[in-house]
Amino acid sequence: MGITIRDVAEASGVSTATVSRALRGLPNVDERTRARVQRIAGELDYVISPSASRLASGRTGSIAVVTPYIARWFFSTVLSGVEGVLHTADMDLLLTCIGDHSNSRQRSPVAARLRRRVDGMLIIAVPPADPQLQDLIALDMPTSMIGLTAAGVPSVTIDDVAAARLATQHLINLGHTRIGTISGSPSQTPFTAEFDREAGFAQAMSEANIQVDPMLEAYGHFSIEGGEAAMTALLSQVQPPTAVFALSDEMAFGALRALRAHDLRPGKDVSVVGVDGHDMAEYLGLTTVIQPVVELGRIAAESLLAQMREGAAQPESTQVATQLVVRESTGPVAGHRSVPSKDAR
Amino acid sequence: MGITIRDVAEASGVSTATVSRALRGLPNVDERTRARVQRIAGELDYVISPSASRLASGRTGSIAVVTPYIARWFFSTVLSGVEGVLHTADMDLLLTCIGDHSNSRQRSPVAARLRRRVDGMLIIAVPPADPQLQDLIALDMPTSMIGLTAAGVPSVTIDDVAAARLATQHLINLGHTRIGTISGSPSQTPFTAEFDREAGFAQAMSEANIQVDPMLEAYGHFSIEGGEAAMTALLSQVQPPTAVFALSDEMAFGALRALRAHDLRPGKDVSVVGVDGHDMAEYLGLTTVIQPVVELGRIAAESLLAQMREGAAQPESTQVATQLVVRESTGPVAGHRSVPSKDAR
DNA sequence: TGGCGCCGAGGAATCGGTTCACCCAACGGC
DNA sequence: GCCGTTGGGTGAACCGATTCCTCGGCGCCA
Repeated sequence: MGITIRDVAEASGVSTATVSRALRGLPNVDERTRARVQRIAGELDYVISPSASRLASGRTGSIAVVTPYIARWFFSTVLSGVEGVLHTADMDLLLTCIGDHSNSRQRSPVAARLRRRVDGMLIIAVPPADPQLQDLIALDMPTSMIGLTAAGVPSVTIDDVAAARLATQHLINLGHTRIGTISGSPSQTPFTAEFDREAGFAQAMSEANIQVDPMLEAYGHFSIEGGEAAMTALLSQVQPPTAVFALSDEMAFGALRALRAHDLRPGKDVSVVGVDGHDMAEYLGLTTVIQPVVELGRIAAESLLAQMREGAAQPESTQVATQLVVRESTGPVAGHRSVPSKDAR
Repeated sequence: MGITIRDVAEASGVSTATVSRALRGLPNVDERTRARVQRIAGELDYVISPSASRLASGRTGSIAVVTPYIARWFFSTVLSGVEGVLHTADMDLLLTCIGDHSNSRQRSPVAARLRRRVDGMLIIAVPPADPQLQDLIALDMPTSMIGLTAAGVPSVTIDDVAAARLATQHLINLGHTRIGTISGSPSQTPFTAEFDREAGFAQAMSEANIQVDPMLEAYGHFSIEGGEAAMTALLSQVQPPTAVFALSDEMAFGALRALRAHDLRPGKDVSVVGVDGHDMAEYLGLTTVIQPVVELGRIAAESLLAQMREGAAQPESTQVATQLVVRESTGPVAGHRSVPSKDAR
């Protein structure tokens, strides 16, 4: 039904081989011939058949993006960065959501679906313990990971340890010593970020010689509701914290709501700091450590494309800088003269 | 390099034709033969080559999702619904972002990229005036639209007129008569929803015999900041509104912030109602008309798949019900006895 | 018993590019 | 004037399925 390369070849009086080379910009074609072929292909409204091209060349021209969530802020934002790069590079973007969070029906294993179907993979923040992750890595194709690291696989991340230290030190500089944390969950399969942020918190505390009170640790399951419940629990302590470090902005949002419910003023009665740089953080006046999320996706996509070009080159990983943004949700502990200079860096 | 259907055929002592039929569950294969072929294919770790299959069959097994934004709440949420269905149906999901909002570099026209590449399209809320939309429709392949209608193309939408009426009537029932609106922008290319929501507002007002004051119309460009600016402008009027209908939740969020900045209490001093059912609306206590966004995506995807199965069947469009959810951001106008029964429907 | 229909299966022609191996003519150097 | 090189180009063998057509054999009905 469609126009084929043979039609173009006949119409331009050359062989299909020449048409193929002419249209793809390969050398060994006279520029006049190339121009003619291009013109005729345009006139005929010829569109190359991707299937045929893929079959013959062995390249698919597509990249799979594997992610545990689509609608969550971090993931969709990374995805938009990825899409921009792949679109510009004329690569197809195959979106695949991994994970059991789906419908009752068991999802088909993602790795099997990807074989022979894409030239490379971008994996966004899949929990390292996810059994599917091993299968994906075992596919052994060009891969780049975002917010997740694995031996031998290039990745783009922020320094979560440093980010958490930044946030914690900010609270410490404000004079807080009874600092609570809202982390994910002790049981659930965690993201890499979770480990590192906890570690960063612990580091900052120990550097400041502040004892971490295990009573001040609560679990927010990385959701707003979870964060709210965790904060509520912390407030019910005999000696509640004067400041709270939430491992994610969304949990921090929940914490803020819990404060409002208890008629406590964020930044005055209790300080709250998050990590992420969520869209709504500015709106809610949340002090947080921001990361360039779109950029994360962009860099990872570029790195993947480079990797595919160079062949088996350097599995180079990138760490992107973060930045503390101070807003109204944090303030000096009652009776403390703050030392803002130490944050300004 | 890989295992081909021929290897499987030889190993099982049948022809490639039989292997093909056996593996795809087609009839005319003895069940014992089928079992043997399946077993051997498994042992050989055989994976069908999609390119070859597509070339031979003419079907690509993939669906393009075309959207103007990826990271925005509505779009990513629809997308997640779509993904679930397509994943279950074993279809590849090709994600394509349309639109000039991208990098400086001009994006390649989307329609051209899709030809011969997918079996169907899902188009999410592209502004009807977008020039690319015509090209997409001209591709004349199975298509289903979400939050957008076009002649002859099946679509899934909410009744935006009704939704806006619902929101407006709620304010009217609470006794408000000086009701402001925050809509998109008079100049920019609008979404379909924008027209309809404005119309719904006007209907509700005229039914209640309330004069619409053109001074109480402000533009929020469908963003939080825009909504905030719009609300600020409304508050600076000589006689400010006692209630405001925002055409989207995000603009309503901005409005709430403007109220806080002016030390006005939402639901007490000024009522604010939105439309959308944004994730954060509950968190912020925003009264709004919610729509089942994931469901929108799911239905559209199912409808597209059905359309592709049945061939050129009925271009059937669906309208999904919405629901008013009353929260703290709306309340009776000062000195009014509310009539809540009229909302309960 | 002859014939019809159906089931299971095989042969081979596609599908539409890509690319390897080769070829020819022109050109430049010695 | 001869030979080697190079730029432009051709022919045809793939790539790996799908599917149409054909065919033998078996059961069933008349």
